[in-house]
Amino acid sequence: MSAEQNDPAAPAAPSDFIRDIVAQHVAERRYPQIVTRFPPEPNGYLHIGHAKSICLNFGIAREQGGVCNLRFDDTNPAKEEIEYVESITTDVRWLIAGWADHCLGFKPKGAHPAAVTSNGRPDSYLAPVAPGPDSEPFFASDYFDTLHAYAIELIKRGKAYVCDLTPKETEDYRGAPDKPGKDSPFRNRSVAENLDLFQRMTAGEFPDGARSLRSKIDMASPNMWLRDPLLYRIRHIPHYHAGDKWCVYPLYDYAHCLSDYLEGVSHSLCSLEFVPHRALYDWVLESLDLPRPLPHQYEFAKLAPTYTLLSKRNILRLVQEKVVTGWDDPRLPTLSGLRRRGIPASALRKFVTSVGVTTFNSVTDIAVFEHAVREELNASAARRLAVLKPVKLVLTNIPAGETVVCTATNNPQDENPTTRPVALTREVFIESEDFAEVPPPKYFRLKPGGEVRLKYACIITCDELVKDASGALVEIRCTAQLDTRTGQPNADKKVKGTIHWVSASQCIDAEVRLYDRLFTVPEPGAEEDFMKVLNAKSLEVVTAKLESSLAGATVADRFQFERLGYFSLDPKDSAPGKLVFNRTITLKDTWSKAPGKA
RNA sequence: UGCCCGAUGGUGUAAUGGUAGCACGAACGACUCUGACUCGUUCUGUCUAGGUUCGAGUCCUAGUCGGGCAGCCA
Repeated sequence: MSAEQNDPAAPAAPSDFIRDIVAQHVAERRYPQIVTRFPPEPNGYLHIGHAKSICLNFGIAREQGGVCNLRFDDTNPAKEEIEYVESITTDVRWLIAGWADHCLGFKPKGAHPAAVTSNGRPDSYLAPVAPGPDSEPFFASDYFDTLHAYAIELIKRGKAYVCDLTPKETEDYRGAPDKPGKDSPFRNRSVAENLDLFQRMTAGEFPDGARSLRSKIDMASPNMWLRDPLLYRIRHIPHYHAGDKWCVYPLYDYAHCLSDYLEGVSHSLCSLEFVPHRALYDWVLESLDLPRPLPHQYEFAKLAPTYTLLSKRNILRLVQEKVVTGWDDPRLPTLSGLRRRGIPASALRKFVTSVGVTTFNSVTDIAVFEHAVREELNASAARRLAVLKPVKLVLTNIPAGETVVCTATNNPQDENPTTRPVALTREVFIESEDFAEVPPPKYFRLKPGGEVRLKYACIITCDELVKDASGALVEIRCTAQLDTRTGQPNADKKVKGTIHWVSASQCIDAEVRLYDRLFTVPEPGAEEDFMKVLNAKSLEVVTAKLESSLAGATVADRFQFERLGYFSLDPKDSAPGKLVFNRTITLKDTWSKAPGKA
């Protein structure tokens, strides 16, 4: 039992098949410590799918008093860039902040594991440390020396050989899923020759693709990944992190399991497409005869929310073709986009945890995500009055220049809600949607001759409409029933509708960006071309009228604009004196879906 | 025509041989100075066929359907 489970105030720890396995291993004391890892390749931005993996790995570390290493799986110098390690580190730290920071495994800056000992743990077996000025994330590329030494050990054991087949020939020799492959003609080279050739590969004697280091397993295996998969390839390009020391680079299947081992990882969690690789993961570790306990790989299904596209390739296309403004566009499911949009990390965590961990490829209704966001924000966001699409309303019985001070509640969900003053004046703005000259059935809002309450102020009666020459509405003239204000004799008078408003003379302007889903179909990825199902109205920009207290808003603030939704300042485009708000999400709206509504 | 994995309401997930439950969603209703929140009611499910068993969502067999595997990507 973890401390968390003993704390009645903590939410019940989720359980799933992986956590069950981990719990069993903890009970058996199979590992000295539970160590997981989150191993992105720094070749793109993190998205909500990664959030599931992050929360699973850090969640387990957290529940078991272990650690989760952030490790960059950077074994392919052609694709990786420093820019991505920075964004990924930022995103991870944001997502786990206040929840699992204490589990984040970094390593001492510059630390590398020592060269292999043939049957023992490396001398500097890496123990994670807390993030700080003298620490940094883990990098698979820091293990290149060690990995290279292990490769030599594999050659000595007769389990790896240098192959001269071209990439095309290698493919042909591999056979097909239903056809066995053929042994490479270079498969039976002597250990001495393999050692010599591998040394010369490493020294840069051969061009890219001329030779490779291959495992010697079984070219007839029904598992394609066991048909002598490559361990090393030649690439004469520098590495963003390892520099220009190398021209041979290890492949994922070889590097990953050993990186896990070197870091003392106990449970290596990945997605379902790696199931066929598991046998290879084990083969490498066992072929080296490394001391137990060895890390093991477990696979789970990726997250696939409706109305969103998750693959890096597809998101890249949206960025390149300028459908969105960048990787951090608030409409994108990237962590940087979601953060910019105002989604709280806690809501994201709640969502990715609530979908569970299974081996079934499921599709998750985006409504589950939206529900998690609303639930979080409903509890924490300060309420404010804002009018997105204003129409002028004149309260004819309030003299110009007079201010009626009203009291508004900041958050009715608080145990002891605080209040703030808001100014009611002769001229106010109301939402154009809140007035209908010809109302649909069951319309509770303002209509000619009707009554409605101005939230926190008073009930008003609609007396008269003023239109311009073209017939367009210019202003609505009403009478304020001032004795229906809070504290006044008729405060308890009931009307069916309550609408939001702001004083026309005491409000501020702001740009407000209204986001909607990017696609019009639930599974854009299943479409022949997702560009054809783009939602043309995924972004609408309006100049809104806000209550003046919003002038002091900061990027960290989360607001509910009453009856509209949750909003926060755009961290990128807002500046002092220039407010730009993003709509994080609308309020749930059962009215707009009402049948019979015009 | 090979191998591996999977299948529980519209969606996601739980039940570890013993009452199919929870959440999202939807519908209706109550409440309401947010058509929000909250509360109440309702809705829909074990892929098929055999077998084992007192008893099967769970175990076995076969089938159906879906996913994955032939990068010198991760």
